[in-house]
Amino acid sequence: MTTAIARLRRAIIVAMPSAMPSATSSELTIGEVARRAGMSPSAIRYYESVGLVEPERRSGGRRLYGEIAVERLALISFAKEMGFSLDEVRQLLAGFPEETPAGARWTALATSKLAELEAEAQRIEVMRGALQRIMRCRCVSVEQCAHGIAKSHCR
Amino acid sequence: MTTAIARLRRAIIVAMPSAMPSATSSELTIGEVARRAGMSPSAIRYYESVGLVEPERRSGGRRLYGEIAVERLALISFAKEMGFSLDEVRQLLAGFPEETPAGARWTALATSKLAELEAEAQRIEVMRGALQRIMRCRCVSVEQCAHGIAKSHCR
DNA sequence: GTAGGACTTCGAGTCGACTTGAGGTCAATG
DNA sequence: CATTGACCTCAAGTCGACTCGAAGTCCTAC
Repeated sequence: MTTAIARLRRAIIVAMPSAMPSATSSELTIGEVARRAGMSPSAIRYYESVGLVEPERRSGGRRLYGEIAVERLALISFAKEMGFSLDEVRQLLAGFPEETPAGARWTALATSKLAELEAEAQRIEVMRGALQRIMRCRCVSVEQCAHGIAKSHCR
Repeated sequence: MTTAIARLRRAIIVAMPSAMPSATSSELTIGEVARRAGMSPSAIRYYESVGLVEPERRSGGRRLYGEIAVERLALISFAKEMGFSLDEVRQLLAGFPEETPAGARWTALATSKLAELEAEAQRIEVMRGALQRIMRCRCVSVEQCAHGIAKSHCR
């Protein structure tokens, strides 16, 4: 994940005492960040309210973000695509000892998520089977069918 | 679905002018019906409020049900197990011309439900793949990982 | 200096399928 | 006749992830 050079660059940025507030490359408004991350400003404010992101600083009440916020939001939507809840994303971000590598965090969360998906997939298979069976129902009325279901699950 | 004899028996019951209110086999309280159908009384009241079931009659305010209600409730939970919403169950029960046979009703609803399940199953496969890939992440920090994801979806 | 647009906060609304709670009623039993 | 337990109605709460609306603030451009 990320080249050695990118990692180095990142380490430098992280190491910066987050100083030089106005000079730090680009400062983005919430609207701009939202556009880049492909979500709405209100969603970002919501994520902030549940402790997932924070603006770097504020100016006249307005939130101002750096690139890091955009990346974190990308992480959040990526995690959501994989089926993680915001609670689980918070786990990922802040639920481990500081030094825990990302891979270990992902593994911990993904393992139980994979189990959930497996269960869900099985449930889908069961539903599929039941749907295909019920389509061959020969009852003349739903009441009759209900009777059959009550007695023997309609076969 | 249901033997010819059962069908006949059913036809006779259905044909009964729903008279003889107290003599009609068993009259069940909501608690009794709930127990038999494996759901809570409040759920049954809720189903009534959305037009899915009705008591045969009332006595001193109390709802009294017949066997048919138990069967209808069994139908409802069966449909729910197959992934149908209460709205779809209502479709099944009342969204077709009276004479539409049960099989045709099920087929109409199940067809689109199967498509939904197919889509859901595919989504699960995608998620599974992504989860397995992210578990092999080598980033030392989540910030680094976020950077990778933002740039290239972390590989 | 004023219009417009993007931002701010806060509370409430949304969806589905119920559950929970308050306050009251009914029937059977001791 | 009092208690108990099951029932009644109606409104509100639950869960998650937001969105929406109102009322107000801030910056930029003309």
